[in-house]
Amino acid sequence: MARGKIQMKRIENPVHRQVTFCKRRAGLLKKAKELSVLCDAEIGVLIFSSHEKLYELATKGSMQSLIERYMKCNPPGVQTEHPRDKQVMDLKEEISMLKHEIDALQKGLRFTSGGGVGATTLDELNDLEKHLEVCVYQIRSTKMDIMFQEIELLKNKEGILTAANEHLREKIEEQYGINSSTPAVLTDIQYPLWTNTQCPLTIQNEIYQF
Amino acid sequence: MARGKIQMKRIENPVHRQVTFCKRRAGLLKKAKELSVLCDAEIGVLIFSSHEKLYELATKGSMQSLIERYMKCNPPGVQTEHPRDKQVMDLKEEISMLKHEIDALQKGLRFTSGGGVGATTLDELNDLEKHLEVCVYQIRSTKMDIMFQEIELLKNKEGILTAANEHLREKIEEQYGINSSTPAVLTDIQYPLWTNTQCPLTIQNEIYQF
DNA sequence: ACCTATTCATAAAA
DNA sequence: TTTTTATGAATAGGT
Repeated sequence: MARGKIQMKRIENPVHRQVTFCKRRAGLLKKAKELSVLCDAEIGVLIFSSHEKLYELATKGSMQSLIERYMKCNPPGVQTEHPRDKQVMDLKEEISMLKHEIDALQKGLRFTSGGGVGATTLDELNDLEKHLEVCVYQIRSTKMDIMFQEIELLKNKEGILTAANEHLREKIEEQYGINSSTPAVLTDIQYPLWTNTQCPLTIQNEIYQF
Repeated sequence: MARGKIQMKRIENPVHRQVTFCKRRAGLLKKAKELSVLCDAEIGVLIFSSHEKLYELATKGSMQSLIERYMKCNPPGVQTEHPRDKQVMDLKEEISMLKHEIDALQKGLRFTSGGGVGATTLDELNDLEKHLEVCVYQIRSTKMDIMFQEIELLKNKEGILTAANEHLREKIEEQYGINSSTPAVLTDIQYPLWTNTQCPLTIQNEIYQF
């Protein structure tokens, strides 16, 4: 807001981000206090920094009491009539199974895309980056293969249709020849045929833009 | 704050108070959203007006999950006596998150481990490509964070070494001054010192290329 | 809800 | 972090 406005997206420079976080956090908490005092409102603010650090503010009473009050106001939805204990047990069992499944999957993924959580050193990150770039390359290659196959298919179809058209055209001309009446008019008609240098190549050019 | 500042105490005129409440509440929530976006923080705001009406904001995830996270960070110990409803809600939410995680993992596995064998349609490949590019982007961001930290460390070391070198050089000059013999030769020696505008800045420039 | 004169918040730099 | 300074934002009081 000062000395040039900034884009509303994550600040990439970590130093700038940290400085901005400090300042704006202070500003936000100040504003919250002011609103509470001026308008006699009860306000709670929870802030988890990107480094998982917690900052909080509760005007009037504690954060605990505020949260309790929030829970009361919030209609938690219709899920009332049940032997609760059994329901809870079922849910916990489901969670256990899901966690097990995640473990299995993570073993397979350990080396591919850990979302950056697993790797912490520069070398590990570099390896990961290279691997992913290779994957992207392979994907693009596969995409190109698929599109080439489609093009070949289309070319074949085109050939067949061209031949069919040619055949039909000859038939028509033959008809007019037999009737011995002004055949020249029809032979000048432009049939909607592609030559081999038109549409398919246009598609190919688009592919090469990757 | 405009047209005369106001006292930081409850606004007695109820009309003024209501107007101010609306305006400042909007301002506060906007600021919270901005801080969350700019600094990648998870933020929750709870506002109870003086008439018990609830206004809330949760950037990223739900207020429920935020409160849960808060409970974990806050070790006030006894938080066991939940109304079952909340417990069930929590479990369901956890299940939802786990399922989501499994989805993500399965996608990652299909896309990366099979060398492109798993995905067969163009759309799948495009999705995969985008996903991997996001991963690479995140990795580069993390790399930058790490390198910035290293640079700060090196800068500190540099400062210390520069000071030490300076000190030693002066000592040497002093020595030659006392011995009153051809001191000029030694003072012309080039010591291997970096100035603040050399090596470190070169590294920084490379980082900014991401 | 919309207008401005002011005060406030804050981005960049130190 | 904190301070400083130049600017963009928020908003108090009116309409």
